[in-house]
Amino acid sequence: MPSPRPEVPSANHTDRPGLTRARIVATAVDLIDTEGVAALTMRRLGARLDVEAMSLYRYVNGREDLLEAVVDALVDTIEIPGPGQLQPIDGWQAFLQVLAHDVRRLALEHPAAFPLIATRHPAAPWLRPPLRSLRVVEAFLDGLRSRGFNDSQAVAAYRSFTSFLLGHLLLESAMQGADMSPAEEPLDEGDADLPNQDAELSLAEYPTLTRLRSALTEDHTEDEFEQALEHLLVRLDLELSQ
Amino acid sequence: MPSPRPEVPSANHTDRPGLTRARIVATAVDLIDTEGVAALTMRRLGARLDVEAMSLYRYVNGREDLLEAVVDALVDTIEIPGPGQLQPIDGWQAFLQVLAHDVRRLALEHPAAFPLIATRHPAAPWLRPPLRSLRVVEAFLDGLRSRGFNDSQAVAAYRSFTSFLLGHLLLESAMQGADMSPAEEPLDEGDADLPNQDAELSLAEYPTLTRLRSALTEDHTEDEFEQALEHLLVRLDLELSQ
DNA sequence: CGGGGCTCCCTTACGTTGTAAGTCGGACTG
DNA sequence: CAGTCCGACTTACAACGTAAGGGAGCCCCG
Repeated sequence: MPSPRPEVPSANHTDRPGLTRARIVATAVDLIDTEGVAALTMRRLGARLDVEAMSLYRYVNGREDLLEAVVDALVDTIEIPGPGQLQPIDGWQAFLQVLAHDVRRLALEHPAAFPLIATRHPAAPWLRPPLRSLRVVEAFLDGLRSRGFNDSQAVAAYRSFTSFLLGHLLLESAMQGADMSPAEEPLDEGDADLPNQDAELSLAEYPTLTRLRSALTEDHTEDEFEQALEHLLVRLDLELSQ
Repeated sequence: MPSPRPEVPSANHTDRPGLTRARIVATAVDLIDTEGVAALTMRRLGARLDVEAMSLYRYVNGREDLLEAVVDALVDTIEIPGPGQLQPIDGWQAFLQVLAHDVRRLALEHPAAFPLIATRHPAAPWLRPPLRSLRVVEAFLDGLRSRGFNDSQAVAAYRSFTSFLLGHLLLESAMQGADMSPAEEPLDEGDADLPNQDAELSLAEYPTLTRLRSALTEDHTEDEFEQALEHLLVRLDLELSQ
């Protein structure tokens, strides 16, 4: 039987750093961040690592597994507020505030990858994006439990919190990488004889929309996030005290 | 120059219904609903329509355009509450309640397609999923305006409402089609000598998780939706009156 | 010291995908 | 009846994911 994977291949005989699952995943994240998910191809990823596509299969169980690993790696960067970040006085509100902002950081640092985190089916049905790792959920529940929540309150908070994060951050990350993803060239006008319905023209039939267009374009995502988070905390507080 | 597309090809000389953009899109929706987005292939879609894949390109500008059309078609099924569905007495709260439930219907009727609605970049940056059509947004804003909202209140409500819907419905639709999507065969155990980390085993290090596992598995999505919606309405009411 | 076995990567190959380009029969228009 | 054009088919190609096997270097054990 094979030994359980040496885990330390010592020094590689060549100059290249040597492939690792971690290195592959990290490069994949980079590729997604810079060129979008569609550009994440086994061959292209191999090229970035100076390696043939097939070599990746020694460390990764196919493309699906790679995407899963990418999601897991990103979710694992979420830091659960420990005693270091929080004053002992601070309660669960501060705990959730800090956590929410760290997940937001994740979403804004990787806007192209966040849809992946949001939509890939987690391993267990009760793992809800974007808090979809055993470690994070355990720490979340423990964090609330140790700050006064009972079991069912903690579970309910997990559900509300994930819904909140998902809705806000998915929209925010979509705005972030709005034009990055298609990566299309300017598309030089083409034939001008067919009047392709431009955004401007089709707006004509929607007076309210035209009037509020500039208001709709304004970006208040940060304020909205803070406000909605604040309201969620208030709401949880209400449910706590009844 | 070509006439601007007859739009009515009259009777087709063959027995087949004849291709139409609408028919293509409808079949694509069906295919996604039954076999998942990954199964939506130009060739497979063509096969369902008894047509070669390339024939679709007369009506559809490639796969991306098809997906866009699918999303648009689904979003267009959203009904904005009109005078028919609402008593004249009912205010904006009833308006939003009815609308929210109709979007929820859409999500639950097409769980496999909802991630598409949620994550594809809308045409305009201020169109937010899942309310991402000019018609729907116009009606939304008008609906609130005619029920007492001023411009900026209506816009703010649009943002809160979309975030709320997106977070809740994406999670709910993911639960809905949890095992439908992969569509994998039972995967007959394979070699038993390597102990692949089962969900059970890896849970060992997470005591809180194991304890709350059954609570986490329970499905309260409907109650949560209603409650969160109720709270959103309360929150909007607060912002209205200040 | 030498050979067997390993780890790690490469090579080749196959089926499937999206789609560019050209073909061609029938039906309508003049 | 000739011309035009619509609407599907045919062919073709590059890029994709991945199955299968090969071979170079290193290590361990005799």
